[in-house]
Amino acid sequence: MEFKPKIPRPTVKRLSLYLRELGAHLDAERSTVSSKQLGTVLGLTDAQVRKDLAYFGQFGRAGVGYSVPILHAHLLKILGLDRSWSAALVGAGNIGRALLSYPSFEKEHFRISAVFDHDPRCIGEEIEGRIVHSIDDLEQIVREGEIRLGVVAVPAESAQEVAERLIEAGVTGILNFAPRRLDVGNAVSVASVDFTLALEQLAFEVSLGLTGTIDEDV
Amino acid sequence: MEFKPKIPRPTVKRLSLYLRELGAHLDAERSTVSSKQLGTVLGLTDAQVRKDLAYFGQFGRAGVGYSVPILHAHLLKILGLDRSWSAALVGAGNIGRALLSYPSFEKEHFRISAVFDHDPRCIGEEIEGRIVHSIDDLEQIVREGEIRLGVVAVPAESAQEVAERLIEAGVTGILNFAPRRLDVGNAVSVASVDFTLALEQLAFEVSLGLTGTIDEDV
DNA sequence: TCATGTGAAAGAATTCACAGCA
DNA sequence: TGCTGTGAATTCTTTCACATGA
Repeated sequence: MEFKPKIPRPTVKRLSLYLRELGAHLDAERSTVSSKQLGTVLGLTDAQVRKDLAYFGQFGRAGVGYSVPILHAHLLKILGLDRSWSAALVGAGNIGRALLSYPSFEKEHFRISAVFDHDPRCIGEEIEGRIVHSIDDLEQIVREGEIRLGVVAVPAESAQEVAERLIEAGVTGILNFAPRRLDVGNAVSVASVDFTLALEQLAFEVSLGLTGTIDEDV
Repeated sequence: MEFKPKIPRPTVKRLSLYLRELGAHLDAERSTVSSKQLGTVLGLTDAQVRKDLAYFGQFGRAGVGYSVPILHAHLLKILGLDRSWSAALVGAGNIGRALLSYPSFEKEHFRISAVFDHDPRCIGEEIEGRIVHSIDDLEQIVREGEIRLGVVAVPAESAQEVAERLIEAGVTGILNFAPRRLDVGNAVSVASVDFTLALEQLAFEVSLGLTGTIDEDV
């Protein structure tokens, strides 16, 4: 059994940032990087970087820093990205289509392996190499494909129902683009992407005339 | 001069949620709502809701709750949504197009009033009623239109440069869809929407087998 | 000297719990 | 009784500062 020192939510979010930055260092063939360097480019303190990484082990060498390839590999492992994830996309509207052609998906170990929509006009259509299936076939295809992630890109009104069907079919993680909270059991994780929320944060800050960077609330 | 009791970042994010929920109550013509009710539907405690609202004044009535229309109007004001915001969209790719047809934008007091792209193939094209301008005209159009918000929907490589040009043209708030940090002066606010970050959070949670809801950290 | 890892301290945010009002 | 507003207590995060190692 593994030791699980419960990781702070903010730390997990930063791990993705570290991974991304490490990727750039890897491409540039730099061999080591310090917490100071990582912190500077990401807008964090060096102590923060060290503390975050230390939750998962001792990856660094005093006086030297962290080995870029080693830390990169560790982060991939920690984030569960040392495998490929299949996802089912529900909703072939504009957001769905944008996701299908979003370049970093494939690169980042995610693959949308099935697309569903409710509108007969787009069922059967081919988008970016995938056929759009009827939502009636959701349960069967998700279950047979053993798909574990679902992407909800439907209007707010149908989001909860779609989430329930995905979960029923075996999905344990949902990426939600609908502007509402999904009520799911506690065996399922939800990450939400909400444009309007982000815009409103911006409106608040700008009208206050205050400053700073807001981070998208995953 | 107004008293500014510096609002916690998480509180501001929840204000948008309250506003959205209040909107639903308004449509349903309910006259009052309690912190308990708001909390339940949004997955928060009642104390949290009260504390958040109390930063801005005393809107409720003991024993009764909050007046839906009054609280709704206050939240609009607080978030700076009692006016209409013009935004300049840079990048007419898939994400840009999805935004242009995203229904809640107009509804939520935001208007994309100019679209720019760098690719000659789509300059001059009309999308959802807006002509795509050459990015060469960015400064002039943004400045003349007195546009205060910018939406960066270009690849990561060009995001920083686009941000700088928007700021130079007078923008003070940027909604960033590129997967990288934008380095801006402290007179400018940035809110980021990062799909891959959200997906990675999900991968982490699902592979840990743990549970819970992640909020898109704006 | 440079940089990690980590206890201790400080700072934020949340939750508790209750006085007070309708 | 039902519900707000708010100090106090608690819990969660970040920052500090330093011992240790290369």
